[in-house]
Amino acid sequence: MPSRSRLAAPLEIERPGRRRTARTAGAPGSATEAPAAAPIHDQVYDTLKTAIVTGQIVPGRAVTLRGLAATLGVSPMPVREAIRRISAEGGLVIHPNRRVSVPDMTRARFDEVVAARSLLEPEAAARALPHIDAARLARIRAADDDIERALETGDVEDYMASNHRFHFEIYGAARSEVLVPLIESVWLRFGPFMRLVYGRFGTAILIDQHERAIEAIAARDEAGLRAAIRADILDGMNEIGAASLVD
Amino acid sequence: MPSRSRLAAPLEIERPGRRRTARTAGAPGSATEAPAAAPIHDQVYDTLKTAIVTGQIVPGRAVTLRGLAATLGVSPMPVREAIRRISAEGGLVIHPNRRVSVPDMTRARFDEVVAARSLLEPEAAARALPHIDAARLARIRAADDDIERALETGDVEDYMASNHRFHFEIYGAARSEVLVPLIESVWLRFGPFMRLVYGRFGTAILIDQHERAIEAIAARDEAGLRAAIRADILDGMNEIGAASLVD
DNA sequence: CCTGCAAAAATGTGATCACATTTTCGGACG
DNA sequence: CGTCCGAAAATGTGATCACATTTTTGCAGG
Repeated sequence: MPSRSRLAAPLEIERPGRRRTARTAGAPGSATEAPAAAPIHDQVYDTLKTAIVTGQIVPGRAVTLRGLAATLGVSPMPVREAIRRISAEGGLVIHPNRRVSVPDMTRARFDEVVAARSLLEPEAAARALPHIDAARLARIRAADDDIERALETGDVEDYMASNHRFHFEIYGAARSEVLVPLIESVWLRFGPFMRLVYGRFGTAILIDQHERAIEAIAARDEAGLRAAIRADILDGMNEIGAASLVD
Repeated sequence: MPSRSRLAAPLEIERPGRRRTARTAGAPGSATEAPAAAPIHDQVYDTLKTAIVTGQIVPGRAVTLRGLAATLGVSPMPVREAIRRISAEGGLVIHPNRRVSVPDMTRARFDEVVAARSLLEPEAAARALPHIDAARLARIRAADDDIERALETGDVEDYMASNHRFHFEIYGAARSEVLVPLIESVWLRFGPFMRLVYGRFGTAILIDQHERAIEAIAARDEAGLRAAIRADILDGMNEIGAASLVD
């Protein structure tokens, strides 16, 4: 085990040509599809969130403003906003010392995560089902294939990314503005923990329950999809929780 | 000229003594019970969140950094952090113009809110039930009494505050770190809308379903509590939605 | 070898400034 | 009287500085 390693990955931020310059010409119609250069704090947010969800940041290890800013090559300001945002989503905790870190998992919190997932995700899947077209189903299958491959090779990081893609490719079929953000928030909370567990025990304990879900989607079987998602969550999570959480 | 950014309420921020001066003398003793002065951005967060949840800010009306800062008597900086935080929780939306406002309700979003509430809140109540002691039950009853009184007088603001207190006094019995924050996020999303509806139709359409919940708590009847909470949500929300949302 | 403890470094917070964009306003033109 | 357009005001974003507090370090004394 890598003893208390720092960031597992470089954690770099994409900063393509500043692009702040823009249109002065007042071309009226021309349907100005504003490229709307993403603010730096948004990019930091994305980078940091990905790092958390894929378990690149060790729970408990402090995340410092200036440290992150230096790593990403930006000023502390956008980092501050990104951290505040992710904290609100549950991906980081701010201790009474005002120190920031990825929260570590407890038995109680794990139970709540399982409960929230098994409540929200089948519902989101059921609501998304009518909006899953052929192209999306193909992407879902592709994600599942990636999962299978990652399970064979034992690539934890790849597995987690593909698993995330599989689930949210389903839930995102209907433009959800409430359920999916809530689910995203839950994933943000258990992502680091999953990574930790997989790193310790390997992905061998995982059973791929996704085939049932894919079949249910193809058959437009809402109840079947609900059951498949629920089974996937409960199987995976309970096995993980039992294997690693003592209380 | 405060004619423009006029908020329904003063929206003042509590700023007790906390002057920047403070301890220059190194006098270590004096038992400094670190009150851990709350950061300004936290106070702004509380103030703003309350304002949103009680419907003091009109959906669609832009919330500006400098405007809020001036109203609260602070610099734009802590306001920025508070806004970022509340946006992450769904209480504000940041438009592509980067303008910030309270999101207005749509039929689709309302359906999702109802779904999320009826999934999460009965579960949170059931989990909290074993931890509800006599003192808390008394507070719950008191909140219900306040609701009754508010319904009689037609005081919308009081009703909303008491209703919020009633629900979260229940859910908060067990220190929940996942479900309750999620529920809070959902309330943040429909609070302004409720206020709007009540303001238009009055609180007459409300039926108090809380008596069932209180009885179930007293009887330690988990299934009964789940059903009561669910009925409360569905009755109230569906009536409101039917009365005001056309699509 | 450990324990205090003061100095030094680091951290979060808040304010202010600069700047590009967006919005608003006022007047000229059709 | 309505429509456009340019100037002026306002807004969000990012950087930098100041400061109180926390954490770490270094070194003395037991």
